[in-house]
Amino acid sequence: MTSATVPDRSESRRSTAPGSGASRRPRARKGEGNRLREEILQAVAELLVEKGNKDAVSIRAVAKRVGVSPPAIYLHFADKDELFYQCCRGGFQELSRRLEEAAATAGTVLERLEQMGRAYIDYALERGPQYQVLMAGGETGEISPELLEDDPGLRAFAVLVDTIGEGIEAGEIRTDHDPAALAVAVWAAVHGAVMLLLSRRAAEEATSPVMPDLPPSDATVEAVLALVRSGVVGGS
Amino acid sequence: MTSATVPDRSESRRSTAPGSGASRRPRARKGEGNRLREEILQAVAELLVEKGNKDAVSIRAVAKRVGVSPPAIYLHFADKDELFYQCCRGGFQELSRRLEEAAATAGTVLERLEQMGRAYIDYALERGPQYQVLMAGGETGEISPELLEDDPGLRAFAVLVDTIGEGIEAGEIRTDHDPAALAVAVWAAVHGAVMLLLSRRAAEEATSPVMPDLPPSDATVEAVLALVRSGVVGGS
DNA sequence: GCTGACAACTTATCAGTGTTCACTCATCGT
DNA sequence: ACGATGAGTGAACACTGATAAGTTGTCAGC
Repeated sequence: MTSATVPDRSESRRSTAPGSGASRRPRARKGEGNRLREEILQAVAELLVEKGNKDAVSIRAVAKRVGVSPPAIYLHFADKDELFYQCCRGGFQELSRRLEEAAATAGTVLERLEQMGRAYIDYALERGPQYQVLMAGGETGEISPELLEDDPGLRAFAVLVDTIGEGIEAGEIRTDHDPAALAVAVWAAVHGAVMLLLSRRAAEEATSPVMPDLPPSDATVEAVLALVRSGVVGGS
Repeated sequence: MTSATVPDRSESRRSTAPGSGASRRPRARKGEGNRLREEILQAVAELLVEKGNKDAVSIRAVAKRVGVSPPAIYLHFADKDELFYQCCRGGFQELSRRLEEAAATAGTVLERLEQMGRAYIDYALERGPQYQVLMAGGETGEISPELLEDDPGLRAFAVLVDTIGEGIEAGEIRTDHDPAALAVAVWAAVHGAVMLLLSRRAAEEATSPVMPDLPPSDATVEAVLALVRSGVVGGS
């Protein structure tokens, strides 16, 4: 091959992917190798939303959308796990920001906690697939430690612990549990709600009546927040 | 491969799996085809525990362990999803049983709820990978509806809703939320705790310090149960 | 303008995956 | 003894993530 192909830039290099994918992307200039990196992350984010599942997004599909060959991706990311982690991590800095913002509002500690809970749930439901990738169990364990060192999720968790500690000092929150343990409990409740709601959404999109008799999302969210609110106060 | 190896029939009746796997399983008698089905499910359960992750267990590995060729599995299960679902579903009937048992003990509704919560968490942590497979988001949505109709998880959820309704009638539980919504909230809290603890365990097994400053599992479990206990009572 | 070095890729390929089709073989009722 | 049938096998397909080696465009220095 490459036999008689005159390097006619103007039109011989038409769509490498006729159907849907992008045509061949022009090569980056010498210092601008990192631009491809950003385009890859963008494509991953799009495909993740479209397919809804990390495993349904192949490296090849990403490469095709960007208009590049699959190995080019490995010039910027060590493997698929790191690629997806980086993609979702970027989005999660926004969540961390929103949580810190909610934690810094005026009002009682309980009110601030509720704001944080709402912000968390809203954001996680908004970016469902990304959220699931970042929280996806053991797979996160494969990421190199220095990447996780400044994980936005951990920063956000620290804010939660601090807020709860503040509430304990202010006498708004029960004192029979460690602030960190209470923070994990709160996180677990909110996280669990998000996971269940995302599961349900996925099931509905598959037109399969998996969870038949559940209340609507809003009622679930309100119930979880009410549970947390009363739960952190204690004094049954 | 493609090394043009002569198919040496002369001693071809050697063990197909020399290293670790089982050797070739003797063929079942004519009416006993279902015995293979049970052996497959057993092998899947074992491999799931060993590998810790559904995606790390291949059909070929299952077949090798059973001592059978990969296509034989498709005589008993439609695809990989159904195979794993059936495997985990079997284990989950035990959970459902334990929950119903806990719901039927003597004591106040709150005490019974706590027993149920403990039984749920214990069981989920005991069979971590199975639990995750069954709860694994959108993938469950691909299972045929009639399978899910008598999902043990749904039966268990109904028990939870009933118990909470009972508590509302007895005046032990807050009345400002729907019993089903409250049940989802309780479920979410416990489910979230399990997921976080399983994530942490997986991270530790990978010798990667993912979640550095978290309290130990016991404290987390107690905090979540306390949160739920106070949370369902309400009256902050 | 030329040239060599190097960044930015591509082509070809590997090993492994879920899954299917066509086929064999042992067992059973007759 | 024999044909039907249940219980499986072998080879192959269309994918996947990943790698090694080659190519090509671009830039600095002469």
